[in-house]
Amino acid sequence: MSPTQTKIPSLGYALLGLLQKPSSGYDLRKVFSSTSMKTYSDSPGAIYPALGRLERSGLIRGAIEAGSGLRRRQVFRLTAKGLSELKTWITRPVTREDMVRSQEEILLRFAFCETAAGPAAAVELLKSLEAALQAHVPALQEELREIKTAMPTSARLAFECGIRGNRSLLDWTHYAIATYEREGKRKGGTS
Amino acid sequence: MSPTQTKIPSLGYALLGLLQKPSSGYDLRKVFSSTSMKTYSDSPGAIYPALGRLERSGLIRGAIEAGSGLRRRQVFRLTAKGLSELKTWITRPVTREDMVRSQEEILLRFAFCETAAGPAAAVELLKSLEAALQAHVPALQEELREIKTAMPTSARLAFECGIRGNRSLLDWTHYAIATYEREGKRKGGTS
DNA sequence: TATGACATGTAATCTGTTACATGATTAG
DNA sequence: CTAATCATGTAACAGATTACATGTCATA
Repeated sequence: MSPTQTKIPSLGYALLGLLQKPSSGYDLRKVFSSTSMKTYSDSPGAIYPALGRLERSGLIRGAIEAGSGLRRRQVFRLTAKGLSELKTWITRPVTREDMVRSQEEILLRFAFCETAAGPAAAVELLKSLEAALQAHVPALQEELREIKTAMPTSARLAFECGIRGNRSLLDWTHYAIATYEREGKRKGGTS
Repeated sequence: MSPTQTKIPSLGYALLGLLQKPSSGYDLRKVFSSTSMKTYSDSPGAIYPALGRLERSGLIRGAIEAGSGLRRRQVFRLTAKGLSELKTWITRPVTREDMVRSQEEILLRFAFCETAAGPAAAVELLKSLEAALQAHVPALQEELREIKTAMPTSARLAFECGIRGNRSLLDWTHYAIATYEREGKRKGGTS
């Protein structure tokens, strides 16, 4: 029924998020190659086809810039549909599946959240992540207790590293929520 | 010259590491689906072809088990070449590239390190990781200072989360190195 | 003997990687 | 004028995902 194509891969969402600020393919490549978002490939063979798919799905629209110079530079913008798709992706609750297989992606969703869905949604997302972690960390500790015997030291330490990472993430959610609360107070209290 | 095929993807190395203990494809799938190694797919369409490639490259060898039952269960084992390839992958120094695009993989290398290359190599790898982090963390902080203005709160917080994660990883390297030192003392001191 | 877990595989499709190709603009 | 950078793309290939297909073994 809805002509929305099957499924958007992680790179597609990363592009949608970045396209909240209109950009060319080349701009996006530079973001991936120069900033910390290096998990994504900056190769043209990945980005241009991905942009083409998003455009065919009606999530973005490209316009050739006929500005000062005559270069064929194409700037893409989110469509209403694209923004809606982005919001849906960002604001869906954090599952434990998400935790295990794509922590990166959760952070990306959060990074984009404020401009795409507002500060309230950002706090919402943080609380969802906090809840997922509060279930996940003890489960990991339990798993460690069960299998630690007959495991080489390095494997056990690697597992512990994962637990520490998740605990550190949990601490961060508290810090982040507190930051938003301070911000809200500053805005709400002094006006 | 050497008929070693082009390049082994991450899944291939994960399989090599697990095959330090001889296992069937089904066993390996269960590891991916039941334990914390869920980053890798447990689908047969990924694992069986990957095992086939490794076998064709001479890194593993499968033998159909003709044990008690008559089931066609094929158990794979590392060959000498496979073990050597695994060791090379594990013990190569940690670069900042590794840090940015595949922290997961570094931990996996470490987890396999002790059985594949011994405790000394494990400490070596930890120190290499420690050095990489000691360069990486300040660089991230610098990057944050440069771009924090004109960044929405959620994006800044997400970036800070990355920094915290790396700091937590650095703390862990110290803990892990200390653990090995204690272990070494216990072995070396009382005999 | 029928059900479910064990065990292995294949085919279609999609995505990403690598490498190449093209052309415009700017700096020396 | 030549090299480097900007900017966009394509083609060949490798790998993963999804869904399907097959057959064995144990047990209720």
